[in-house]
Amino acid sequence: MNAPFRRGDGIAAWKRIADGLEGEIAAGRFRRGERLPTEAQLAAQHGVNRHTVRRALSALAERGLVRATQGSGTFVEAPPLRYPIGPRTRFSEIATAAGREAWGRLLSAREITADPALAEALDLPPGSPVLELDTLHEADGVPISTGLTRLPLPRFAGFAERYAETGSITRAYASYGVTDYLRRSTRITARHATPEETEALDLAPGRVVLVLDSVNTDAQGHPIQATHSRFAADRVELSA
Amino acid sequence: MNAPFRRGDGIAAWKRIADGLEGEIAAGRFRRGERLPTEAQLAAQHGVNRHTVRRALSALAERGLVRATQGSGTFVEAPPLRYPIGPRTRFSEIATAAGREAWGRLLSAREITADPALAEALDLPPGSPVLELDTLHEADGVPISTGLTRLPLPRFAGFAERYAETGSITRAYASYGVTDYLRRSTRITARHATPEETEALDLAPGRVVLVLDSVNTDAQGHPIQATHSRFAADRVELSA
DNA sequence: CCGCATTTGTTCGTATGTATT
DNA sequence: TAATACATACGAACAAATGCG
Repeated sequence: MNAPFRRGDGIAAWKRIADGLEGEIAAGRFRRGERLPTEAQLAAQHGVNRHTVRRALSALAERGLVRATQGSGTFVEAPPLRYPIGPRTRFSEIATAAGREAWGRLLSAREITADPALAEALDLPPGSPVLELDTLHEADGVPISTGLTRLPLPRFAGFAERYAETGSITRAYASYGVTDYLRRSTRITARHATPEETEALDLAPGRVVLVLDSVNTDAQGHPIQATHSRFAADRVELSA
Repeated sequence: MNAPFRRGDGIAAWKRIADGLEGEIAAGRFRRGERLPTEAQLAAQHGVNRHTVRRALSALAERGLVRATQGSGTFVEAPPLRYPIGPRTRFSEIATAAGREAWGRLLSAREITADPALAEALDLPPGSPVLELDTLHEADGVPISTGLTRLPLPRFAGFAERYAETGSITRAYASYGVTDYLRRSTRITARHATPEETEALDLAPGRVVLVLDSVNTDAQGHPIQATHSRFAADRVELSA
């Protein structure tokens, strides 16, 4: 089928195989969720060793195009490009983006114990109980960001329920008497999306997320939340 | 030195080696730019095959912690450098505060005519002459960002020469009587590096850049520059 | 400038572990 | 339980880039 591999011809065999598979996926030859031929089959087809096929598949897996499942097979992950490139959603305030606005959907909530870094951020003793909320934020039906919001627990017990009721972090805080809050710090980084983030934000494979870590305090300067927000970088534009 | 590897003991050998190396890097056992032991040496140290070491190193390289160069070795990449941004921050001040040597290097300069977007940003009529500077910023010899700085031209004629002389945008502005400037706007996005940026910033292929577009004004509120900065995302951490 | 040793990159072959079907 | 399919690991060989004498 393919020209036999010859060693040292400029382009690595695994790279050619990876490019070929990517092209076939892009061309619709394999659809989302479909199982690729087994490593052994691909190796035979291309006349290479199974290791070479694995190198190619791992390159695709790294970018989120496929996912290998032990014992089962290697499956196409690439979702259709549901969200065409458009104007980016603009956030006028980083603090807004970091979680003090009234938008967002609560995915799950759990009680955890603060690791040293989180404890320091929230001015708590290490090991203190903390409420952790998973949230998803959308604009016009398009996922924009996922948030991990952590609140000191004795103080904000039941926050998840009030958030779910009011649908607003601001109103939920108000029910605890917190009517104003200040940003203590914001750190901004960027990196590739993890598989979980790719899933949650419905991203195309290999995309970039903007990461905001911020700590907000009440008017008295006591930390009331530490948030870890990840934005789909090609859908947003932060304004400082 | 290390406990001998035993197959099938729960955690893959390559993962343990990767975690160990990551810990050593984090602990400062290896410094930025330092060469790691060769693959053969690491294999011998851990009592594993060279492939197993390569698997570990590739996991670290994927995350930008190390970079392998054929024929040369595997080197530790720069740890994140905090880079605060705020209403009045300049590169040299920040880097000085961080205890790092800062300097911008002028790569090239040219005169262009402002497109509508740029003209609006600088409060100029479209088609106005604008001076465009390509700059590279480093800390401790490591490229941190590349900048595209555009200045309104009748006002700042000869800026490139003064910048080259002083090595500082701040001092160059001072020579035009601009001793203070304010940030009018900052937009933050992130994406994959272009080949040009990969080259300029000496990045490994496929890395991410943080993009800052900002407009600065003088004390009277007149725009004095519109900059388009691209930071190596895994070498910086912006603080707002 | 050449040649050589060093070091990483690619590929094959083989064996075995482990999860899924 | 057995067959299938991916995961991990070892060993060998050669290719390609770097750096030094």
